[in-house]
Amino acid sequence: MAKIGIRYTKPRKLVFEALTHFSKPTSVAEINSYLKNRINLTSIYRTLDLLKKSDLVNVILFGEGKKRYELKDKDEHHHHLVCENCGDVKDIEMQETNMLKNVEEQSKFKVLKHNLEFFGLCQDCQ
Amino acid sequence: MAKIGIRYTKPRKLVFEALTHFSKPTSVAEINSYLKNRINLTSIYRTLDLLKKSDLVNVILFGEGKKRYELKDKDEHHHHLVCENCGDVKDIEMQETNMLKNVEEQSKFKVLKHNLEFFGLCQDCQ
DNA sequence: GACATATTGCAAGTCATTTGCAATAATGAG
DNA sequence: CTCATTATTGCAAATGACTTGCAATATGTC
Ligand SMILES: [Mn+2]
Ligand SMILES: [Mn+2]
Ligand SMILES: [Zn+2]
Ligand SMILES: [Zn+2]
Repeated sequence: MAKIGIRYTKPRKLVFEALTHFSKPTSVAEINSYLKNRINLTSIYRTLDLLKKSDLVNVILFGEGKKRYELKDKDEHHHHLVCENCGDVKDIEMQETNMLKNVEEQSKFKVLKHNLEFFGLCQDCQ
Repeated sequence: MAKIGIRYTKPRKLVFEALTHFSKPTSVAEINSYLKNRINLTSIYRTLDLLKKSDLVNVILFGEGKKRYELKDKDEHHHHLVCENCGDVKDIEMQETNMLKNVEEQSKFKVLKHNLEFFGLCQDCQ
């Protein structure tokens, strides 16, 4: 964390630990209850903003009316599949350069980013 | 509106009119200010919920922390491109059956729906 | 036109997130 | 190591999007 020029504090250690623990898109409320009031809710928000600005987390939206955060460690850019029955989340990687090229040609926009999330039923819940 | 078995009331007329007027994904606040307090905010929310249940509008999420609604009139299923500079929104249709099939094979999920929105710069803003 | 009840407006409530500010703690100069 | 500087925290209050309870009102029906 030193490398991004900020202080290595208890809240930052803890939020990082929580995100590592969950290792999937996690809400602020989940992080907070995992940390059992060891740090303030506001600090969780502020730390997540910082991690986002430092490009260490992805912000994921499943349309629940709240944000989810995921550590940007291992993989490359990817998307998710959410089981609407059990809530399980699975990472999914796909080849999307062709799609992006088509979109740019069709729209004349310069595409900078995109959100793509899938919803359905996992193998067990089908 | 009679065909969906509900009363044809002033708020419903007006929300429908507002959505027609904007003809792009529109927020509740936008609808409200367009209608200039001719109906209550709560009624806008309730009418939009009803239109959604009746499958007459799409709910669109651009990750701004609020929902946008779009009349489901003309086209088929489509996605959007949002200009991060001027806010312009363009509809985009694409062939996605292959992508969906790949996702299902790869994940073993049964895919029921998905969110896909693009962000970038429109032709003018590039 | 009158009735039954679907629908509305308003006030209050909820939930996620943000902000102001005084108290506290992480660094690093000495 | 000690202390000062100032980044960071906790707490309380504010905000914004939406939801809910309920009494007042309007719609479709007979
Ligand atoms: Mn992931
Ligand atoms: Mn559209
Ligand atoms: Zn499942
Ligand atoms: Zn533009």
